[in-house]
Amino acid sequence: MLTSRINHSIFRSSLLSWYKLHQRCLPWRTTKDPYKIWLSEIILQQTRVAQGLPYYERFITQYPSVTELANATEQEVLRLWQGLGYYSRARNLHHCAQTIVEQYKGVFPSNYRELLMLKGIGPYTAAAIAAVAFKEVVAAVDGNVYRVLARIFGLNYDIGTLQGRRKMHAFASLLVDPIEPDTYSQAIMDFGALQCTPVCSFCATCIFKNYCMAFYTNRQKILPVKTSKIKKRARYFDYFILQYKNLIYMKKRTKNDIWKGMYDFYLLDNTQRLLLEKIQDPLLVLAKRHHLSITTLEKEERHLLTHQNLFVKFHKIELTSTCLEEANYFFEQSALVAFNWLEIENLPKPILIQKFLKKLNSI
DNA sequence: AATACGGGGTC
DNA sequence: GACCCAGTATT
Repeated sequence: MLTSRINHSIFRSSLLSWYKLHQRCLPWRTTKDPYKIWLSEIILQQTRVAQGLPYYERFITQYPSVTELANATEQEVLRLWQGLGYYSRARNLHHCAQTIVEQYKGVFPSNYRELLMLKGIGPYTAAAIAAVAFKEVVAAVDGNVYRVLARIFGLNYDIGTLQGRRKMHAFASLLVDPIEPDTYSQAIMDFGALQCTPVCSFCATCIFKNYCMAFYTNRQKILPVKTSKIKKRARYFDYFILQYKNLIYMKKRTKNDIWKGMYDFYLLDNTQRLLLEKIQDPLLVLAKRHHLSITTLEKEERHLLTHQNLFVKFHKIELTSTCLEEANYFFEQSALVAFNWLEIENLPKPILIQKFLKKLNSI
């Protein structure tokens, strides 16, 4: 591997100088409160700053300290997280807050090793909190860092593999500034976010232009190396909006599937698009017996996730009072619960459902 | 060692 | 359409 000969201390000092001029002003940067730093790190996992920022503000307003967060219900936390995705982060955030309050008397552990043991805190986040809040000399290695190091130092380790990430991490650890690990970790991430961006457009103005191996060999586009292919599966959803007067039946998703902990409607989930007439289902039997009409709303809609393409149809069924008397067993079996509009607004819902309800309400 | 987990932005 | 984003937990 052809690697850069820029030495470590020059890299550090150049990076820190760059940071002093170009750093982003972010609300979790003006504090050493581990709660705020932790919250920001969880929110920003696989999430852009621009998307996470308003959520951070809302969380800090709603839950100024870990105590308030721990005292909230999981449902409230999920509702505030709604729209941000990867909802296990919110569930783990809440769980972790309760651990901090119950087992650590509300005081965050102050080192990498202990932070790593907490729910939702992995190697990156533990290092980030330890470095930023407690000045521990550890490398917080995220997607930005992989990219910056791979390019400047010409590292072609495959970050799609565990081995490659390990090599990268070992390299990153050697670079951490022993005096200012806090500033350093933020500097290298800002550098990745602002200067050494995925689609590298700013090489012309880069302070490392004369040292960067990727620039020297014109490999900005292929570094970092990442050989991972995600498999996508298709799912065909038929959602049924069961309505009785001003009530709508919804259910909490409890399985280890997408949107765990969030609410949606009665769902038929198939691997291909089936006609409703061909589907055997208790709800459809019930509807037929009571001559309830099923109104299919609009066209099939697609909702794209990282590992799944969802093809979704919404159907509406207006329930009658006679039907309702017979349907109790069905509702129980399906864990369906009736909510009014105000209650629904306060339920955590996948963005697909939230958008649909907004349309339904405006009709 | 792979795979699943969201939603939005960008080219 | 493909890739990426201050990754982690699970299998």
